[in-house]
Amino acid sequence: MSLRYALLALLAVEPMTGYDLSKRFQSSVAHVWHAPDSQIYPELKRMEKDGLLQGRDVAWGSRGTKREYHITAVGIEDFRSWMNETLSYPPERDPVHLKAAYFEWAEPDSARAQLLAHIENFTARREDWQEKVDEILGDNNDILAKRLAQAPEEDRESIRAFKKFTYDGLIARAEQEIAWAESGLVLLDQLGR
Amino acid sequence: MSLRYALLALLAVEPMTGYDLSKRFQSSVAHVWHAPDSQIYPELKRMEKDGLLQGRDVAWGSRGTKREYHITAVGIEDFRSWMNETLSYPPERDPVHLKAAYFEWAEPDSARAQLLAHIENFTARREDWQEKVDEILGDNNDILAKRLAQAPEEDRESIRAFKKFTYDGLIARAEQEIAWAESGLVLLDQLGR
DNA sequence: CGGACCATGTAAGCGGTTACATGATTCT
DNA sequence: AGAATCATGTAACCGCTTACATGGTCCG
Repeated sequence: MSLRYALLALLAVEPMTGYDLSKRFQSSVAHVWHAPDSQIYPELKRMEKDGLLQGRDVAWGSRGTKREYHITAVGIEDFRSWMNETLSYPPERDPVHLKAAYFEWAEPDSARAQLLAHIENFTARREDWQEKVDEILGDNNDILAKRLAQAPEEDRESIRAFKKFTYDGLIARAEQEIAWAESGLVLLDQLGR
Repeated sequence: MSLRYALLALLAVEPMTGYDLSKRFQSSVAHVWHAPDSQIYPELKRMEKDGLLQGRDVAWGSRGTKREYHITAVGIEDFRSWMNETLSYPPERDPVHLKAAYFEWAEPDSARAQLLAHIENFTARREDWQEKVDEILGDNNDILAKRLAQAPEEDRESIRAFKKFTYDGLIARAEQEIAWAESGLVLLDQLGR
């Protein structure tokens, strides 16, 4: 269900077509919630059917049309109420740690390669998230700018602060994962593997 | 697919019935990979069909029977080869951070409650994982003891070390999440919300 | 005219969740 | 006799993945 709310968060700022939304999505919310086109388009249709959005066909070139989605009052209310709900935490399911617990079954070189892949993955993400933080601080994020422009003055600081808070958390998590994998590499050496 | 390998990890130690497995599962692997009974039983059947396991009916009481699963050579090989593969990392999808990025939409009290729930969740998990570490260090884990008894002397240190490494990583992650949520509570105060 | 990009999906399949269902055994 | 626990599932559903499909527009 989170996809729905990720989309509402964007459409709360301005109306967009599925394509626009999909592009914006990739460069913003996707850093915390990934979704491919093939999931976005059908979800928009469902959201319209559920009354959260109102779609309207817009001319595109001479013969083409595209559908522009506007958030409705019901959509705003739904989003707000989701934002006030407390999420339930799903049970643990972590393939990386599952494997790590049985590393004695792996070839030492393979275990090393897996830890390096872990480091690589979180290094890339950390950079990604760091870029988002830089965008927030440096004011070069398009959607955020629009959102800030619309918001009452007294909310602007909070809006920025929450985004930074979010990405800082992800960065800290990435750093923790990197440190963990590095300690794993040290451990492999210590064990003479 | 991880469920399959989580089950193989247990069945590599000793043959078990679905019920035994399910109980053991809850008290061991489930701390890194949760699975309910309704998923375990059908998966065992599929694994037998795929030749990873061999099942055999065992008498239980006067009229009942239960099915005991033994890992096959194919099963061992499959597990080993999974252990040597490098996992692909799925794209980010984190509902908690998604919500945090839009916290200005939530009631301050609700945002606080959500951060507290985050802290509560990871506090409980940390305790859980700490217990596992204590079991490993204190030698009061049944399956681990069996696994150690079977393993050649020179592997025993590694087996313990990898398990500790795994749970230490999860504990560190939990602590990071708690610290993050606490900084969120401070932020809410600072913003006067 | 061709290539990049705009625009929007469908279909099959998979792993996991939730709720439900049934009956035997063992213990007190 | 009744409760706890042993034993094993099925069915419906849901969100997501992967692969495939189609056609229009804009620019050089």
